[in-house]
Amino acid sequence: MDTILSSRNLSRTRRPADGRAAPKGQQTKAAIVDKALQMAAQVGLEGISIGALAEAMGMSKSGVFAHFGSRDELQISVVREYYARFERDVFEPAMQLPRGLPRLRALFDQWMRVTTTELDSGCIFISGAVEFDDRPGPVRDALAESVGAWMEAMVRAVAQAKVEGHLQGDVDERQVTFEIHALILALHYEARFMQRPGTVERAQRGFNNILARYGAELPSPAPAPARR
Amino acid sequence: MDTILSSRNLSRTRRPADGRAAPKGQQTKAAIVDKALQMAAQVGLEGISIGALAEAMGMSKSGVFAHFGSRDELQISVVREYYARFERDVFEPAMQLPRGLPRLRALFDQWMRVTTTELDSGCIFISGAVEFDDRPGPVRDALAESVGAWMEAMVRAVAQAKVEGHLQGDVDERQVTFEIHALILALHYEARFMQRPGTVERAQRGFNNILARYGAELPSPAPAPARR
DNA sequence: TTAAAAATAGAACGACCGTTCGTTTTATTC
DNA sequence: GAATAAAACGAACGGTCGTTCTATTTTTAA
Repeated sequence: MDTILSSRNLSRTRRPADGRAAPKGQQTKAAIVDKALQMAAQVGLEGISIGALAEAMGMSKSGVFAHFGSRDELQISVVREYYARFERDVFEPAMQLPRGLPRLRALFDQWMRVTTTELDSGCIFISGAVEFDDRPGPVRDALAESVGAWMEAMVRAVAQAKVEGHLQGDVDERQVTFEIHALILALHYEARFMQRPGTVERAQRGFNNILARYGAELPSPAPAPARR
Repeated sequence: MDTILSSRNLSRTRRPADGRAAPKGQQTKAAIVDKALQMAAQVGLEGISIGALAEAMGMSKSGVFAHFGSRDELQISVVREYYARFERDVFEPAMQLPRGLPRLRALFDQWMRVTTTELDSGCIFISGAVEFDDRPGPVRDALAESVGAWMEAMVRAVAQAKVEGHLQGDVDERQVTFEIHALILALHYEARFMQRPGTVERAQRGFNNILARYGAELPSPAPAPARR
């Protein structure tokens, strides 16, 4: 279980371990968010219910509730936690690699991995977008902010690949990001809903096709006029 | 109002107008499904509630309920109706055009139009996939069946474009369909959730890029399938 | 016009929802 | 260990959900 949704390092949320241990309240709060994230990955953000969450935690509804003050705040906590793990499991590892294509490819691979971890776990950036696309409010705002930040990171990675000479100099990095995002969404749709096997390979081929189209000229049979 | 979700020709569902008019029950049932479809387009299939639907119809909950016998059956009716309109508004018009690229492009354009009609109306094939990807049952089955049928139609259209010599002879039509579907999903995501303007053009350019990659290399005076 | 059939209304059900509140149990601090 | 603060409980609230039942109205067919 090394998915983005796996447990581990729960005791964060505040107090990064100065002298003493984290207060009890923040520990259990982190544990609640962790469990809520697991649930949300299966039934969506809107599918989370405080009652079910309390039962799963072995505590009372009001006990869970008190940590957040409202359901909105609980959902927002889940979104932020998901983003933090996304950053940790997708973004940061890729930053260890050299700029340009190696890093971009790693970002895509990790993103795919997070989106389809074998059986469980849907991506709440995807399910949340559908659940909240017609429902304004603080949860939607938190979601859009997280997604936006991640998309900007992708745009930067594509722009760097251009600077490194791995992509054609005149490509629109937002267009490339759009097409990469599209592949992730299709992967999520076909693997998770349609349950079609071999979808990861489909997405991988799609990524290669984007490179074949936008990449600086390669030894391959140039299908498109990669001029330069 | 010429969206796929517009009203019109309600009085279908049975009895295609032989001698006498459709029985009252089937008329109102069709009207209920129509209203439910409108609701589902905004709040999703799972967002439909019989109470709210009854109020919108100006009738009692039990009166609405009696037409379906269960909420599942109501949702299934909505899915089938959506598919019927999809067929009528996307598929059939495109069939009037010549096989190959013209037809394929029309399918894509109509599909885009249906997915993003200005303000309202999300695609329930997309929202439904997220809502039911982890929830087995008859509604999911109906949804998967409809989506599957539509996807097969797209695969056939791509295969025809190959036969017509508009696409390279060795392309995998399912791969091309996957990538086209991906663009639609990204369009839905960015236009509807992120509310980004100019997304239709993004998807259109993505489509052109697919053609640039998979299209048959054309004789010098290219009829320009992908001109920007 | 009348009798049978279909459609709708209305009230009630058990279940679950998020939330509030007063109490009691735990942690923390001196 | 006592005083204080934080955390968790348990019951209850008003609400909505899908569904069931019986009664009433409306449509249909003879």
